[in-house]
Amino acid sequence: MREELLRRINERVWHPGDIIPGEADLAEEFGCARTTVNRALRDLAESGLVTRRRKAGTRVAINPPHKATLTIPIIREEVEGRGSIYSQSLLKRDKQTLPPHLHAAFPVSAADRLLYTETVHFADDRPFMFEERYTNLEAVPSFEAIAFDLITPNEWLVQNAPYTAGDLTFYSVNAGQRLARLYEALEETPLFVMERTTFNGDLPITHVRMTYGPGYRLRTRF
Amino acid sequence: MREELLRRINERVWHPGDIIPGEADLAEEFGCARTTVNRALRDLAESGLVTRRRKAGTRVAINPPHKATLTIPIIREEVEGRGSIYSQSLLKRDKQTLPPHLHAAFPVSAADRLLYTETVHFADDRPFMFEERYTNLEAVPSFEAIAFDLITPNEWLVQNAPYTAGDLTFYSVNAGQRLARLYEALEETPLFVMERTTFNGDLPITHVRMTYGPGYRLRTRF
DNA sequence: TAGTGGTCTAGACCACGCC
DNA sequence: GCGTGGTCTAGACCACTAT
Repeated sequence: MREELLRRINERVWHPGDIIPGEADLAEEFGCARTTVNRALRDLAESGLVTRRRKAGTRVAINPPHKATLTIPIIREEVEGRGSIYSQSLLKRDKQTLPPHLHAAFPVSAADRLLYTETVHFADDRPFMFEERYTNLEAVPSFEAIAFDLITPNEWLVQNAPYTAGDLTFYSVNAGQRLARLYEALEETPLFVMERTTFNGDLPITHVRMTYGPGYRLRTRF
Repeated sequence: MREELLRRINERVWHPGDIIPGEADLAEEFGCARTTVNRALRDLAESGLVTRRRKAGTRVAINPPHKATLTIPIIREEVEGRGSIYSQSLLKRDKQTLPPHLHAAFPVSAADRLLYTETVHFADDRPFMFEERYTNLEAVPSFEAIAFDLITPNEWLVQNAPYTAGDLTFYSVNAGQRLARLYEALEETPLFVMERTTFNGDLPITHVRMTYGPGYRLRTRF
């Protein structure tokens, strides 16, 4: 059913931009229940191949957007998934105010108490990723009392601080003095950065910048 | 219904790792049909909050993976979405064999004919992205006859070469001599790279490396 | 083998939004 | 207004897999 619909789209039986028959018609044609057609079309809409509007009907997408689902792994699992031994080291931990350049990305009020943590993550004792994190203690009070020798800030938060929304940004930086030393690389080495901010409703939970070691690639299939 | 299930997960009525009641039980408790429960739980599973296995039941995910849906825009739309004027320039177009370093990423047989295209994409006449593309003419014969003055290789392919699967990679590079000149930046400038390979079944369609200008950030919400 | 989720049917009511 | 998709019900059979 869903496969036949897919075939008609891919083999251009229905062209991009075309309106396709309504659910009731398709159900009759395929000799199945409308619920089944609805499910199939809803799935196709979710993957972006068709767009649906009440009363206007279902259309084959003109530019099927390249949608890809990124699964951001827990660092430990990412490292262990490569067959390496994971370890981590907490470099710094103190209360700080939010640096001005993060005001837009992490909208905590000035009065909020923030815990800043700096962690290096290792794969087989070689630095793999450098993490700088601001966590909103107003949102997660018990975070302050956690010792991060057994569990990482990331894992603790994932398991204890539910979020409802978030924001991901990827970009590129030079290593700079400090990270060059950490990764034993040149200061000009290009590094891959992922920034994540999570919210519970409107409440900012945590903002983290993860700067990966030289040569890191983020991959996904679609 | 789905919201109540979400609440129980977020507010730790059900803890991570817990097994939650079966669909039949929940349907009875909520006084609704099992289909409805199934739909809600299926959605939660898709977003990664619960994991489901036949006979084993449904469990609250221990480490709810950060899943994010990346929508890779058409370049023209990305540029115009920023309020800039889009233009492009085809720098190069010839038949080439696949460079060795791409053999793994783009598995065409040596005999296959490839068209190589090099395009610069501009926003308000300033270089925005540099695109290097290998396209498998065995898979898309008519690609060879297209003039890319009105439509970009990317847009033509999206509209005319259906794909069923693909592969996305993100990483970071230094500009190097050539791109430094293009972007009027230093050679050490870190640039953001996105590589995409698409397939129709097992048939490789196209491989493209997109190197964005300095300061580019890829963003998504979840 | 038995219990669980996966999927289907046939029918219904409703909300949205073109016309 | 009315046609469309969105969602629900009550019931059924099936596929997988833990035990």
